[in-house]
Amino acid sequence: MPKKRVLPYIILGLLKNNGEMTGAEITAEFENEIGEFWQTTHSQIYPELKRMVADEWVLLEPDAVDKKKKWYHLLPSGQAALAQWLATPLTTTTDDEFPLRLFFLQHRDEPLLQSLITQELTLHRDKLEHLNQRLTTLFSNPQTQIDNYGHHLILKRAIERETNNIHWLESTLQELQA
Amino acid sequence: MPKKRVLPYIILGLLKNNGEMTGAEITAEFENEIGEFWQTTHSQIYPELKRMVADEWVLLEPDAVDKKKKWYHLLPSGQAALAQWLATPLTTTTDDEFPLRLFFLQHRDEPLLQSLITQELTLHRDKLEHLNQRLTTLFSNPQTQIDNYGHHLILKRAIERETNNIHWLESTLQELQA
DNA sequence: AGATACATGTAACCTGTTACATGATTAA
DNA sequence: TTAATCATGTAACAGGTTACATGTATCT
Repeated sequence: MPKKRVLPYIILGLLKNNGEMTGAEITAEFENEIGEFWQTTHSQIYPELKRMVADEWVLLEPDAVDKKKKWYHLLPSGQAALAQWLATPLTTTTDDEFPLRLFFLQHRDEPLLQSLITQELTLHRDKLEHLNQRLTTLFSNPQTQIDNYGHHLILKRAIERETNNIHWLESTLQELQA
Repeated sequence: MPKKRVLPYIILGLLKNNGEMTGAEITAEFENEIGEFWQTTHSQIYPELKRMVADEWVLLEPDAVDKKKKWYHLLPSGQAALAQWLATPLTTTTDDEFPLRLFFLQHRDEPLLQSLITQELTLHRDKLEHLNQRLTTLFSNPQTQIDNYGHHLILKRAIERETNNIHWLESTLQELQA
């Protein structure tokens, strides 16, 4: 699966939330909040910021007193890019984008919130169905379960995980609509 | 996090389970069983097999009739390498190795099975504790929950996921010891 | 003034993906 | 006997990690 670039959007999201930030501040975020579901280092962030300046997604403004600091501000086209990313439909191959996107939806009344969860719900329902199908395909014969004990375990685990996931998404969605 | 190389061990595991295989057969496995939790293509597999031949982990034997087919057999040092990999302690940074290793433990009475699950259990208990700590650190103030709705959601989700995971691991372990 | 830490930047490397390419076998 | 497919192999590329490097500010 071709890993989609999300780093620029994370940076955009951070800038939106915080107004203005330096590269070091952005880097620090990946050791705190965001670090839970996405990792990177300054070696990626600085070149990325450079690109984003070139694309006019962000504005660079040197610090007035500290010559080594550089402040980055969100520009309108950057804001637009972020909005577009958040509105892009989720696909199975972008599993780990879900928590990231949620992270940048700060308020309960964000219109995208409900649609995001609905999309994720569909994906996981499909996955669960697929897993159940594999279970019957591979392990309807009880002897196979014994001869491939580990494999059977993982499959059962995956099914339970998806079930739990779906349950949570459903109740969250319900709570959201209340 | 530096991604650990696991492809050679997957290949070793496949060869152990199936006796002898061609590169194409190995490739095919990544579209079926193994594809559920690990992806790759022939472009990685063929060079890897070459390396493994050089390391004397596997033996190459051309097909007697079909000149384009090449059969690979497990050699003792390959078997040893596989055993060593399976015995290596799990770490937090090797999350997705757990299902892979389970996959190659074919029988309920594999001595490594119980220790593997115990290790995974410890890791997830630690993670759950960490997540709970973050929850209190970040969201003890109710207003923060409202101002960072998405973030709060993910964190709650992660906690539920880990709780479910731990529960499954515990009951599996119990079933195993019965 | 010298040492340490801060903020930024770049280079080398490693892994995995996509695309390209070739000889052997099978099908039309 | 040409076309399509199979089995293997390599090259080009993209992403991210580690390591290296430089100027600035702070601390003692």
